[in-house]
Amino acid sequence: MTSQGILEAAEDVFARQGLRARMEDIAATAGVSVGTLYNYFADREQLVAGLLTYRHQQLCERLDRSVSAPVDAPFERVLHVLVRDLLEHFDAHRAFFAVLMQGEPMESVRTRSLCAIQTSLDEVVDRLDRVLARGVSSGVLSPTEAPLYAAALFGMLRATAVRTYRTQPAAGVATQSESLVRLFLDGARAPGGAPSRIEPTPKEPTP
Amino acid sequence: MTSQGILEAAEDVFARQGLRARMEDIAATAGVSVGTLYNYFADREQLVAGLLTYRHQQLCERLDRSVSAPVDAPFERVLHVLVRDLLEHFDAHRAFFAVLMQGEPMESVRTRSLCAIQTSLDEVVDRLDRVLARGVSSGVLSPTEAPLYAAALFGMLRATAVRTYRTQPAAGVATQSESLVRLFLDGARAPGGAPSRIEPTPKEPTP
Amino acid sequence: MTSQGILEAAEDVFARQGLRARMEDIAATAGVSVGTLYNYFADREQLVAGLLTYRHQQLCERLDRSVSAPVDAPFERVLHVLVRDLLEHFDAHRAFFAVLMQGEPMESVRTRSLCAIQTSLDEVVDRLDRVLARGVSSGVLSPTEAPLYAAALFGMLRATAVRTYRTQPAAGVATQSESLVRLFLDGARAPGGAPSRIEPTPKEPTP
Amino acid sequence: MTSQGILEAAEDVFARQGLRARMEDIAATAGVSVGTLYNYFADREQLVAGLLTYRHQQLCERLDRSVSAPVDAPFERVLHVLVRDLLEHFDAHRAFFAVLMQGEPMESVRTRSLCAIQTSLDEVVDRLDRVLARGVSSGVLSPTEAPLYAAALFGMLRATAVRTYRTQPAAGVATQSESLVRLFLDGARAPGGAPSRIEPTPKEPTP
DNA sequence: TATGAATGAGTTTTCATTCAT
DNA sequence: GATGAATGAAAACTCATTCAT
Repeated sequence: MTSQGILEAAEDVFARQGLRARMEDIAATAGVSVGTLYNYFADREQLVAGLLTYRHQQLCERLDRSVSAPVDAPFERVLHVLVRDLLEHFDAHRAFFAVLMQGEPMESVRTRSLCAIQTSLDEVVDRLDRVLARGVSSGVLSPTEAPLYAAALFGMLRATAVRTYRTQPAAGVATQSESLVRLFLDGARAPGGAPSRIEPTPKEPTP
Repeated sequence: MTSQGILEAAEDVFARQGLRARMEDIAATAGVSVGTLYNYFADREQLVAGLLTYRHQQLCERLDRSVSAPVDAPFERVLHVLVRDLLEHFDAHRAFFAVLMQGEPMESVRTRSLCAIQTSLDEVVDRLDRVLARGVSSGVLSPTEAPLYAAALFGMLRATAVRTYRTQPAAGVATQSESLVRLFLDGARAPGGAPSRIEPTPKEPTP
Repeated sequence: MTSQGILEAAEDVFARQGLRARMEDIAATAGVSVGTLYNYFADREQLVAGLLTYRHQQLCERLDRSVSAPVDAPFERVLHVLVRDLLEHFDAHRAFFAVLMQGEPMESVRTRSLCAIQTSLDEVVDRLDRVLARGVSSGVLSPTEAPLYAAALFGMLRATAVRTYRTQPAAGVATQSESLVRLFLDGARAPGGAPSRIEPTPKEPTP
Repeated sequence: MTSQGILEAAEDVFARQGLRARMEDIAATAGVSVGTLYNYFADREQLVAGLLTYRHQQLCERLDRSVSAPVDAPFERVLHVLVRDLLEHFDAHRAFFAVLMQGEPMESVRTRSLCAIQTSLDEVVDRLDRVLARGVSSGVLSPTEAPLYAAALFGMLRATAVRTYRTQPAAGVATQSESLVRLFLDGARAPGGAPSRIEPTPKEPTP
């Protein structure tokens, strides 16, 4: 469908030129005329919003599939799959992902459509949150810092993905997935979960 | 100095309207005329770059002071201070920070000045990296995933700061600092460092 | 015939949106596709011209029928019928009539087709003129201001119709017809025609 | 002031090209750049509205001055002056007046500003109405058709002015003023006012 | 014959930048 | 230095018209 072709082209151009890319460039990339752009999207605002929604739905559908499939799968397995889904999505849309992930301010009228970005991010973090809550209730994760888990894990994934994108464009997603989950889990894991702990938190003398 | 007043105004406007904000709006917020803007900055490009440099220097100076002050301080203490510095800086410039942190694409001609953002982020991550390297060489941190540490920790801080900014605007920085360092350390800490580990990494059967 | 359906739709849309209405809106109102519009009218210009011609012919045929029917009818009766014809036509096409009556400028290239409007108006005024000339030659009307009569009467009818359209949408046409003819006749009537005059025109001392 | 210069230019261009004239043409005629147009008027809509308001105020101020000046002047004199004011205003803005007078439909969003036209016309007719009411209360005008007077007189003036504009561009306003007032007055004049009447209205047998 | 998606020239609108005061 | 009206190149957007189906 042309509408989808336009969105793919838009992502490509936005990724290369930023969200200010000219409508004409998007049209050219999509292989259509400017007029056609406006047949599908009322204005630039709608086009951006359309792209965000499109990508966001793809990701959420994928995450939901991964999470719900084996309902009784062990928490760690689900987490691994989820993280790989995220990293692979980031990887597939590396360049545009930078924009999607940016968390631009939304107060402004002209960037009103960018609220969609926050909503999108929030929904993804919420999905993480739901899975991590399972981990807490199943006793695998310590309940102590539970509210931080989702955002922190998401931040780790995102930052690592961005950095990798710039430093070693060809890095494998699977490897990273392993490392990041380990990094996260071994910190969040409950004392009695599996590994035993001695000195839980270093006392930092705040002045 | 007017120059600084302009930069502060620019941050304010950018935070509210995004980097596309009009020069006139910046001038109005700074309480000067557009002409004055151009007396201090050759063009919009220079103004943006000036702001980034300004904020970036403030942060780096602070980080450097924290890191270098007690040269022989124990690694964990230095890390704690560094993390608090970062969170406090994020907090002070919450809104604009979103833009600074965004990692917009830089290939574009018109966003050439935005390269400064990446450079800025990279320098901060590099400082984290240097401190964390100390942790590795002093035996506190496991060398296994060492290359990931800086980016992952930075990602955790950033994501948590953004989320907190939106969900609980009045949250204390100190508390978070504590939690995040613990979350990071207990995962990254070397097996023999302090807590002992049993099952290092779950084998995930990739299909 | 579709052609006529299109013209009726066009009148409707022009009446609501002005002559700048989009072809697509006309097509939608007519219940056909834009393509079909172009099967019947070479371009927008022809469509507008077609509508004007259509309505104008209807009016002129009606006027001619009224005027010529009883060739030897007394002048006043003919005038009454004529006026009622006009008011009823105005009434039937109230909204579009505003556009038809507007007398838009015609010098412009893009409004070339609007010349048709003036031509149309002129033809109607000419018909009035011919009937009023009969009144003059038959001695019922004073020859003094004869050249003004047609335009002035037409102006009275038009203005009153428009105003009534806005102020009392349900007003009866017949009543108005009576009143306007009386207002016109008693002023234009020759001194010896019927009512006698004393002070013909007040001397106004121009500075 | 530039703002006024723009309005004068706009009137000129609108008169020649219609309300769809390109902003660039208006700018060129005003001797400024397009940008300057937008410094004074937010968009085309505002420019049109601004011009209408501007001209309308000029006319109303003039009419008010004429009407109120000699408070106890005889009705007929006041009427004469008023009519001459109107015809002279029409004459001064002959071409654009066609647009001002047109009474375009106002339902449409895009012509929303044109409501101003109707308001403008209404205010002028209202002023006529107030003066004519004086004529009725002073016994000079017959009360019978009083509600029609203002609109009818205005219609006469307008139609005659337009027609004269096209047929004899150089016609004198003063002469017409005389004729039209006589045409109107001798019809509207009260039976006892001055001239006596015999046959008031011919009975027209409606079918 | 009807359709309606695609077209792109034509306009409107924006806004960084200049410069006379 | 500061000012802010003027500028005009660049971009956004519109819509009459075409033409393959």
